[in-house]
Amino acid sequence: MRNLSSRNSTRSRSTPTPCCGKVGIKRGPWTPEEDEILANYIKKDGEGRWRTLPKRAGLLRCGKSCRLRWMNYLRPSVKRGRIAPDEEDLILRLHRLLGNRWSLIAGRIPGRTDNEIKNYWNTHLSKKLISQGIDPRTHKPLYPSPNSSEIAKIAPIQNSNPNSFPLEANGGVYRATATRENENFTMTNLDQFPNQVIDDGAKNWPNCDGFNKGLQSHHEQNKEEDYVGNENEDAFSLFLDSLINENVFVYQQQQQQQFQQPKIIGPSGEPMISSSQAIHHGSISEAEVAYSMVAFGEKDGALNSYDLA
DNA sequence: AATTCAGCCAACCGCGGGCGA
DNA sequence: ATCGCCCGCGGTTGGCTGAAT
Repeated sequence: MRNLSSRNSTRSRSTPTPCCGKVGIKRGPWTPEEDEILANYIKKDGEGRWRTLPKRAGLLRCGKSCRLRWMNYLRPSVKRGRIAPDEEDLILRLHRLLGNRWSLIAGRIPGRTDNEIKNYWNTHLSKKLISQGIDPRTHKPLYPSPNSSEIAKIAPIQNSNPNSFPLEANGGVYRATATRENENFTMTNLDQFPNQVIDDGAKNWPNCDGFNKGLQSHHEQNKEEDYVGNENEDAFSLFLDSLINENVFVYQQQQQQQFQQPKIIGPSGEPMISSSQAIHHGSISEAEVAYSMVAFGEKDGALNSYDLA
């Protein structure tokens, strides 16, 4: 890995920004000396309070720049070197599930940063998929056969789980039909999210922030070595692992006992289950759970009342 | 040897959410 | 309820490097 810190060029942008445009704030590649100062300071005082860190550490950098340098380069846990084939496979699977949620994807690949994965995707994987005739955004064929697009408008998406309910074709747009009756809301009423395609890449999903934040929480907590996961985080972690491994069966087995004996009763007396349990039951597919989590900011393991009919 | 070009990737940027005052 | 600060995210930029011409 070449050391870009040794670059002696500097960037110049015409429009200063609030944090990095101040006079006297250094920009561009980091020097080994700056790296040492930053690393030593964080070793001593820990991460966080990025805004004031440069002043405290004696660096002529903005807080953002310090954070980025630490997160992407200086952190001891950052793994350098080429992306291994198994890591590449993992990135592909996670991207198929999560879309351009680089921080989420990075959270599942030890030692890799979101920036590194993003760069690797843009420079390698997207091109690789395109060369294979696959749309890197949707993971679907770039040039489907003439008939297939018409069929797709009519036929529901085929879920991996044969018991899963079909997604509705509504004007060519597939919509999940999971219900959350305990919140007087059904996902079929998606007027607030028009023209959303279920598996059209998470990038285009509406109201993604809840999803981001919920999963971000998982991501952040996983960084802590002494983190003791709660049930929701464990369930979501297992859920993702099962998708990653394309072995939902293992995950389902782990959930089976809990599902067979629902212990939580909702406000209307209905049994409440987690999204993953709904997957197991067959009343909802993985894609639908992902959509549900996006639409409601739900982490898997949160208890909901899915339509078990 | 000089130049051009494409690949790579660290760093920058704008934006939005969380949170406390 | 509102505002401002801080942080983290995804998208983008642009300079270095090495291969090709």
